[in-house]
Amino acid sequence: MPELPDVEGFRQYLYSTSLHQTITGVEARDSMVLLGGVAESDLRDALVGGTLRDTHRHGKWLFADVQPGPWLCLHFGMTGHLVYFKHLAHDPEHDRMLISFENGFHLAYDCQRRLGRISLAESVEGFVEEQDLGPDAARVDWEGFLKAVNGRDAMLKSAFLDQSMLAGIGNILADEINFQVGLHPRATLGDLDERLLRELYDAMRLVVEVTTEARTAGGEIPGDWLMHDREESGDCPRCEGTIQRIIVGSRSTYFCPGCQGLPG
DNA sequence: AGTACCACCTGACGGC
DNA sequence: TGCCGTCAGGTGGTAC
Repeated sequence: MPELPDVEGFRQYLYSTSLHQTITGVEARDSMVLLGGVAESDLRDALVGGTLRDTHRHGKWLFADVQPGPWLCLHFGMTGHLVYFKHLAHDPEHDRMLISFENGFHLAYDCQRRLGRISLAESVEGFVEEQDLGPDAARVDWEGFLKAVNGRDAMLKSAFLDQSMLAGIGNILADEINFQVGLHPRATLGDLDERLLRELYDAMRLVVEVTTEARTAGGEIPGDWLMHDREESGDCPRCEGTIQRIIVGSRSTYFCPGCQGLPG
């Protein structure tokens, strides 16, 4: 599930539930989700006795500042999420890591498909660099965007999914951005002049902003956005056309042939 | 550099 | 009912 807006939702959730409480226990129930040689004992050493002081998000990674200690780094794969609860009877089914607090509550990292990852880092900046993440899609400015796409010539769909170019965009948002800007998902960055790049940037910022608002603040997704009709043979919300499903960069891609053309 | 393909996982769904 | 292929908003490695 999680793209940038979902992870931002998890960040706010963690922020509002789990800060400033002494951690009394950590259990990693599944070593598969641990990244980069981190062991359960490392997590325990890093967290137990400390508190979570602050949160940060970069792309699809969520960070919690352990005081004293390193940053806890969480990636949610396709099915991860957080659950804060009191009674163990509410422990979610695919709990891969459980943090327990002095107040008797617990924070579970639940991840059905085990595609998420948990790690530790001395600094967010260092971790972002180590993971080769591009600038965060919700914060990057126009200059930063130009720099990120500079020298690249991938198909738009592939480019947006490349976290080393820009961090946070996933499959659904990539399709939505291309729909909003009216460009075919197989158009390449090299096809675009600066005017179209600017339109692409504006569409990207709009899509990230609106979907994040919808996810975290009860905002609404406009009715004429693709994500409502993102299915094969669906009706295009903006023209009389039919939504098509194709494979681009090995990923399912939905678009409207009527609204989205190749430039030039 | 970019792309295709495979792999890592679990579970839901449709067809036979 | 069971089996099988396909699909799902994640990423990483490898070969061309």
